[in-house]
This record gives sequence, C-alpha cells and structure tokens, in this order.
Amino acid sequence: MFPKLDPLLHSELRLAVMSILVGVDEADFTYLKKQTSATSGNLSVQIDKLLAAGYITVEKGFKGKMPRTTCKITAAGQEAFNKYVESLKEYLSAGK
Amino acid sequence: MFPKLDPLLHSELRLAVMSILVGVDEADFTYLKKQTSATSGNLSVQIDKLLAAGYITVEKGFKGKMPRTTCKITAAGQEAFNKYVESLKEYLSAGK
DNA sequence: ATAAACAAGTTTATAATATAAACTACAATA
DNA sequence: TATTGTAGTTTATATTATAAACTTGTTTAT
Repeated sequence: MFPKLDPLLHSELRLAVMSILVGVDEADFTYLKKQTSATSGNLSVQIDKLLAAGYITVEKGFKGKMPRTTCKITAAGQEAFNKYVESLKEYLSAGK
Repeated sequence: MFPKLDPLLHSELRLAVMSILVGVDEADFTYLKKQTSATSGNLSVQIDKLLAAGYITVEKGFKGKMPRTTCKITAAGQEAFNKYVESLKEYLSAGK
C-alpha cells in the first residue's frame, strides 16, 4: 500500500534538481542554483549524492575562464524519477 | 517555481499517516501501524509531531481493557495536506 | 497463583540527512 | 594592487528519522 520512497529523491533539493534535469538535457551548477534558490554548499553536496547514485553525470569544464559544472540525468536517474512519481501517487491518493 | 515543501508532511511515515487519515474519519494506533508497517516507536514519534503541529487530534481511551489511541485529521491538517499535494505537483511536473 | 508471552505504546539513543558557515581558488573591476 | 565577485568544496552543526530498550498492563499456560 505504501511503497518505500527512494530516499535519494525524497529530498526537497534533490527532487528539484532531478525535476529540472528531466526536462532539460543538461544544466549547469549556476543554473540549478538559481532555479532552486539553494545555497552553493547544499547544492554541491546534493549533486554529489545524485552522482554517487548514478542518477546524474557531472562534467567539469570551463566557460571562458570560469569553471563550469554541467549535470545531466542518466537513464537510471530517469527511471528512478518515474518510479518515485508513481510511488508518490499511491501515497497521495490513498485517501480515495 | 519550487515552493517550499511542508517539512512535517515531507516525511515518508507522516505522509502515509496523513494520507490514511484523509480518507477515513478516524484511525487507531494499531491500524496505522499495520497499514504503514512502521515500528511502534517511529509511529509514536511521528504522531506526536503531527499532533504538535495541530494536523491531527489524538484521543486516548480503552477498547475493553486495552489502551487505544485514536487519531483524527483536523481542518488545518486537511488544508496542509492539500497544499502539500499541490506543491509537490509543481516539482513533479517541472520537466514539462 | 505465578511465570511467560503478548499488546500498546513511550522514551531514549543512535544513525542518517539537510543545511549553513567557513574556506579555496581564481577572475574581474576599481 | 586591493576589493569584490564567481564558482564552487569542505567541514561543522542542527535537524530528522529510525531503531532499540523500556514501561505498563493483559492474556494465556502451568
């Protein structure tokens, strides 16, 4: 009745990040930070966790001279996100 | 774009409890425990938090000789739940 | 009658998580 | 060349979730 919710996705910031990445092909650190209004530290940590889980890839490069970190969702990440959404629906609709 | 998710509801067990209470008028501790397959300790703690937030009421009585704890959702709880669901939708659909 | 097992919780301790604060490294600007 | 800004990372702290141990009382078996 209440499937376990993927703890990696059941976090406000990580969910927001994944949610953005689902629809965007790729996004850099700065963009993610603006969209989520997270602090840099928090975003950095959460990106690491998503990376460690294999839900995203992270590429470090430069845009001009400035460092640039680009994130992309992986197939596993996509799948986990979809599954999370499905699971969540069971929670939200349990009342009916 | 990403509204703050009510931290009281953004918890697996508390969300499950609220989700049950939304559809059921009242439910006792034992019932909630079975439905959520939570441990007693965890359930006890989370019920306390929902109570402290004013999202549920808790009545202690007896069923025969056995103690019985009955939970009910409040109007504030209902409202918070609905709001949480709405907020969550913004996360889940951000990709589209 | 009393010991053993069960029911319904609560309290306390520990592990996991999220978040913020402080720091690093470099770039652009005054 | 000193100051401010950008793009992050690392470390420390606060919060949260969870499990383990405990309490109180009940039923069942001896």
